[in-house]
Amino acid sequence: MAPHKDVTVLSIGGLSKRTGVHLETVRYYENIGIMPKPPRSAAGHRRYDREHLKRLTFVKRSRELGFTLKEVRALLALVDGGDYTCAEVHGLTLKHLHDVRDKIADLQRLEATLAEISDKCAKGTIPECPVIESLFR
Amino acid sequence: MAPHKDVTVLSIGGLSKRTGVHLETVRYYENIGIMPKPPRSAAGHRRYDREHLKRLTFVKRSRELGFTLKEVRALLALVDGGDYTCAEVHGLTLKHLHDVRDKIADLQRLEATLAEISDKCAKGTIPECPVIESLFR
DNA sequence: CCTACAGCCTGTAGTTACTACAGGTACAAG
DNA sequence: CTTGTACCTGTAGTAACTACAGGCTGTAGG
Repeated sequence: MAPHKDVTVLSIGGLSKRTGVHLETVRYYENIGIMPKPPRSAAGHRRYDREHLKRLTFVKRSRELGFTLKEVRALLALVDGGDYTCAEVHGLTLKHLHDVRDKIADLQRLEATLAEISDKCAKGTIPECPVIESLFR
Repeated sequence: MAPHKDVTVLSIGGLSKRTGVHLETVRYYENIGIMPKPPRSAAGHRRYDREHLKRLTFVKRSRELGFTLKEVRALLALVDGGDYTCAEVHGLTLKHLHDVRDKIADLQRLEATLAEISDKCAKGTIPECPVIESLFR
């Protein structure tokens, strides 16, 4: 049989496509130490394997869930150490959940205020605008 | 009667205290053209008046309501022009309200996912953590 | 009048999490 | 062999500030 392309080896473009992470971002993650420096081809091109794919997927999913890179680092440290306890991970998640809930509450207060201000508006053409008035107070 | 301190003239520190805006931020707003360059004392210190106070209050309130500086600029342009219509202001407010509602919806989806993931956790000490598992997918 | 010390000045760098070049090399297909 | 795409490094830009560094000023106490 003829040798065929090794699907376990990915270029940065391939990795980017599979994870949906911009390739500039992949390099960025490497620079700041979130992704490891991968081996290079003779020409200096980055060569990724399944472990990289797994790790980047993890990072992406965490970011989508709103974890900051600092928090992602903490999660990765636990994973990398291999000695994490479920309780530790659960703690980080709960803290984050709490932050998200706080932010939602903030935004809902904002929403109420904006809706209220906006409702006062007669939608007319007079320059005496209740919205502007509210902003000056 | 003896002359007394003119309360309508404020130092940058006074303006900062009255508005609750950091004085570095006041200077920043001046640099980027959101606040005008105020007159200076003989020694080169900034001298603010009631108009400045009013404007900075407007900016602060707008920022608190989550308007971006770009949006604040647009609002200020309308105010400065003096020829704004209530409809224009109303439009900007509604657009912003819409953005806020979108963000709330996003965060609520996030909240649900995080709560779900977090609930799966047995809070034990086993390394096989359902949270981590979820993040790898 | 002198000395602290708070307050002000400018200008630059750091923060977060990327994104977007500029300027150049490498590789694969037609 | 040429053309086009993918890759390389390194730097600058984005939002909205915040935090210095290094130096002058204004004022209140002694």
